[in-house]
Amino acid sequence: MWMTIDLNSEIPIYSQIRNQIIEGIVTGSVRTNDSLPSVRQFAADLGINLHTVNKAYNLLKQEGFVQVHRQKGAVVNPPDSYRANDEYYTNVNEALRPIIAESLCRGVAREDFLNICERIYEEYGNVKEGDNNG
Amino acid sequence: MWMTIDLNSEIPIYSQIRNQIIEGIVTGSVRTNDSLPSVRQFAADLGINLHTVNKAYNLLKQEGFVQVHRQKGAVVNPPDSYRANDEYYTNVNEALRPIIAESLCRGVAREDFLNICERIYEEYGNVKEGDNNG
DNA sequence: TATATGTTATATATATAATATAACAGATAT
DNA sequence: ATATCTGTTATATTATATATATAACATATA
Repeated sequence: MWMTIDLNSEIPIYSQIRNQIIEGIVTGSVRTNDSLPSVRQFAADLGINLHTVNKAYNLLKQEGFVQVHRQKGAVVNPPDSYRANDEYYTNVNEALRPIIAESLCRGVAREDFLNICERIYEEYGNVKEGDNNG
Repeated sequence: MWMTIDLNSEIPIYSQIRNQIIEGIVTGSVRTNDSLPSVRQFAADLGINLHTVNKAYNLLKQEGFVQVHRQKGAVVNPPDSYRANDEYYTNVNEALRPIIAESLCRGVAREDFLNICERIYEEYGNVKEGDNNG
């Protein structure tokens, strides 16, 4: 299984799991209708508690990325289930504002900042809209 | 005093203070050599504890934005004291990666994302590098 | 000398994060 | 039928982060 957990990170373990599953959807290693490992199996593989995995799965469920069935486990939804909406755009803005303010404060030119973003976009393979999985 | 604190936010109060002071440097309402309010005065104004303000000030100190004198309080450093360095660029990348991955996953096109960033940059007044204060 | 500053030290309360066990309910394979 | 695997729920415990409450200390200044 891909996925590496940093126990010393300030990012909670369940957030690390969530983020890496979303990364998996982007890069194509996780596809629509894929079943994620069971909470017990995944927890054992990572050497952590099943409740931590469960928390990550329920977060992904709440955000529309997966559906949790009692028997099939967590199944990845089709892209239409988690398309960006107004709420998400609001969240992105609120997340970016302090980052950009600090960059501006530290003398990072607009062009440089946009280049950083573009580099990350390319790192994820220049996936086209609606073409990231399915 | 500008600065509004949202006690119900999931963002810690000391982070809100830190972020808004950095915003103040960007917009020009806080300038080099300005003294920030004393921890007791600021805490009283905001209706919070002085230790919460002190934590924000020490964070800003650790990040190079201010110098804390025993008597003068927290004084804003000149821009050269907090210019972006390699460590900061690493931090920005780590902060942006999960945001961009999720945007990509949710079908936000690269152009749209960059437009959001540009809009925020313009919101802060298109300050030129090295010209944001001083 | 009084006052204001940041600093340090305790103590407490609350919330979050993570773990540890245990049991429950439902589907599936043997 | 029975064993096994699923997510789920329930309790309890530990550790850490956040925020507050008091108090005292050291130092510069009016």
